[in-house]
Amino acid sequence: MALDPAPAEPAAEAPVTSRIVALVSAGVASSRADLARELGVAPSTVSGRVTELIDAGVLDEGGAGESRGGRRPRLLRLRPDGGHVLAADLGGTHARLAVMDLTGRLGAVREVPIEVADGPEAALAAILEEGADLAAPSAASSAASSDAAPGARSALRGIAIGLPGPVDVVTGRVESPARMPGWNGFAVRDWLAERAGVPVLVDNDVNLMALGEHFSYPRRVEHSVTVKAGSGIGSGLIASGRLHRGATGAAGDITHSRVSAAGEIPCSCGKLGCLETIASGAAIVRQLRAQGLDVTTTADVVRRAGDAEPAVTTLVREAGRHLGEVLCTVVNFVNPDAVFLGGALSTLEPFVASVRSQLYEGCHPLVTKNLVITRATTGPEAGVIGAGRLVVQHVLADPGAFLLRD
Amino acid sequence: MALDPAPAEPAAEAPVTSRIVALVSAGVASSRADLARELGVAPSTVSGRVTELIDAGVLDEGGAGESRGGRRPRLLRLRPDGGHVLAADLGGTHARLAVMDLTGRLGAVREVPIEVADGPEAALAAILEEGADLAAPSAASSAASSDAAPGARSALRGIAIGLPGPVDVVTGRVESPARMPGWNGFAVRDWLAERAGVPVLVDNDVNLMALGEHFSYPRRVEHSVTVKAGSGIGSGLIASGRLHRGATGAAGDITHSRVSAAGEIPCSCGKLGCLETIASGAAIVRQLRAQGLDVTTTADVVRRAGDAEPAVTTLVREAGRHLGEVLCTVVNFVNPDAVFLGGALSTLEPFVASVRSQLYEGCHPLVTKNLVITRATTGPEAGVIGAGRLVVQHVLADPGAFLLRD
DNA sequence: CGAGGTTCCTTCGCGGTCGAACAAAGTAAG
DNA sequence: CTTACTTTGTTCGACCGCGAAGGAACCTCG
Repeated sequence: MALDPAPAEPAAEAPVTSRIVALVSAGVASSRADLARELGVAPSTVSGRVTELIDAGVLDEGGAGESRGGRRPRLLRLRPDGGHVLAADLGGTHARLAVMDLTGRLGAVREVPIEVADGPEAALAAILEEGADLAAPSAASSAASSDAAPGARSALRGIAIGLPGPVDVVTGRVESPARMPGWNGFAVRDWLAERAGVPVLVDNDVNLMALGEHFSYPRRVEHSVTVKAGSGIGSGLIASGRLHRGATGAAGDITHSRVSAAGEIPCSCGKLGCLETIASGAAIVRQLRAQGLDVTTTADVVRRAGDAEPAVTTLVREAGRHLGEVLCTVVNFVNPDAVFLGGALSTLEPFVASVRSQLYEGCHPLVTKNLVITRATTGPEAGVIGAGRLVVQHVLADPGAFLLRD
Repeated sequence: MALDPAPAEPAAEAPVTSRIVALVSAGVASSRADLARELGVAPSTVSGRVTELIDAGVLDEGGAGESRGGRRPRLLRLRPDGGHVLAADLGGTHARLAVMDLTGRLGAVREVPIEVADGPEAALAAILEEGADLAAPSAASSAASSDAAPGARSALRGIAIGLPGPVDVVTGRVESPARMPGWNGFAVRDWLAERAGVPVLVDNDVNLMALGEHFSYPRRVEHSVTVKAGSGIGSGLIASGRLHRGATGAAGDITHSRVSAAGEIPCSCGKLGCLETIASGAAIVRQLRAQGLDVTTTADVVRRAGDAEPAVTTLVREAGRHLGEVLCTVVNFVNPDAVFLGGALSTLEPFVASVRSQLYEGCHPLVTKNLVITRATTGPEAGVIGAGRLVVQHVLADPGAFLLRD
């Protein structure tokens, strides 16, 4: 009887050491007492971990803070010379790159044209090169008032990369991706780790976005569904604060769900009537071209919908409706706290509105009662933010390893 | 930066002590070494807990087992004089009751006619009464060769009850159920606990069935979707071994998903085109009556489909197809290891076949590759088995309390 | 300018789990 | 029958988290 029902509140937590660093870097907590309160952990525990982190050179003790009626706290901060990580969100025809410092603040962001279809080596090499360039003028270029020594070139600590296809996170390989010719079975993580000499995390792009959104949202979220609607459509589920990858790592597939109003367009998966064939950015492009309009990319669609071209807007609305239809089933089944809408199409208000409308109409009231339906709060950077934070946490998880490379 | 992604393998575990008892009672493990292997826990830990449990009188050491090429194991077993629990699975017009001993073995089972519509007091009182009667001729009546002292009336240790509607498991109350007039807000748990004087667990019937199926399945299952297709249609999700209840406890709703071939029949939820209106047992009854056939309950449908009446079988097949259609979206999204089909309709092979066929056709190959689609392995007892095991585990969770009542 | 209260942080002992080493009890093979 | 190997179970030291107690630093009020 291996029965194991959810106990009252186990709340699978990350190691305390890592969470301490996270809170300090986020500025949420600045003293040991703060941390104890925030983490709901014994003061003694915090004390121990913090001394450890200071010894390891991760944290720093900077002066005393304001008294709150008693002894003044000894302020903690992340050592400013900590370095940075590189986060990459790879799309079909371009990659978004970002530098993030260990406090989780986003530095320079850059979008570079990269053809996934050119194969992994070309794409990954470009990412490494552009990434190095991006970090070159010191990571403090954007965060102006950072008290890092100006001009001091900070060290690369890790890389996270999101890919638009199924990823085996254990091996760090790509697995039979639909739109990534030449990538099948390629060991992305090892390839990068070998060249960069730092820890590398590889995951599906939507998973990273989902993590970023889930934990960036100001209110506490237990379960969330994140949809990325761009050229393709993907989604990610976070249940009980844990990313749900499914049995074969293929969870979150909504793009091949049958949708009632589907046409006869065959999908890449071999079926007819998939959501992807009428609601994706690519599908909208195709439909518009059939109408004689000159559009070639999803970006074109977004731009012209932004200009309120009727034909474009209509299709965008319809795409939202179709997505909403599928989401109804998913949301009814999962009953999440929040639905986050990301990707290029989600920057369009008509699109978001249609999805919302469909959900409110098609879901059970008990499900929509407290449901948050919102566009990705971190905007187009959702992907790199999720990726960056993930790898920052990974890097900081082991303070020992942190010091070794200094 | 409260980022908290699923680390390698944290797997929110129940307390070791409780899991030891669970494994021993299930017969999965019978020696300390077995337990250590099964739990993935240090031998020293097992050793400590086991001595504790033996001291507390929960476990017993009985003789030596067969050698596997080395020292012979000292067999462990649950003390046979432990008592029993009462498990109830309440349907719309009947309840299935069962007695289960603390080893998780099912004893006497009985189905009694109970009208949910008569309100909670009447139904629950009937369950208590019939339950007492069921346990009266000693719980060993069915498990013939049990070495419990014959005739020794064993003590009631707990009650678990599954209800066909939304349940707030924290308060033990029913919440705005669709088909349970008079039950809204009724404190089922407290009402029963007060009268029976033992711990009571209340949950949704499908949730209990899902737990039972998930952990009864011979192979290891991480994520599973369980569907109960009877007069109504419900489902439950178990992700990472934890029952997913959703934000408002309404997770698992697939009955109000829109299905493409839906007619104009209004659903109880106020919408048109819900799965429930064409694929539930009630819907099949309605359709058959419209054809002039004399059927009134889902049981009639099952019987006549079993007799291979063409008109009935056709509708059953179609119901399976519609359910399969909705399940495609769910299964694609969740990517479970297994789909368990329970409820009266799932006893019909044509029904199961249609669901299977739809899933294999409509789901992504990566998802169906290793997917198990099977009818509830525990048959019509799935509900009471899940309920029973849940409360057994609850009772055994605290060995101290166990002894106190002896 | 003490006295008492408040806030911050550390020290110390406790409990649970782990890992390694070891003792106990078998089997198998020469 | 002896030796080697396998499996089982316990003992011991270590780590990590908790909680209680207490010392340190600071505020406020008489």
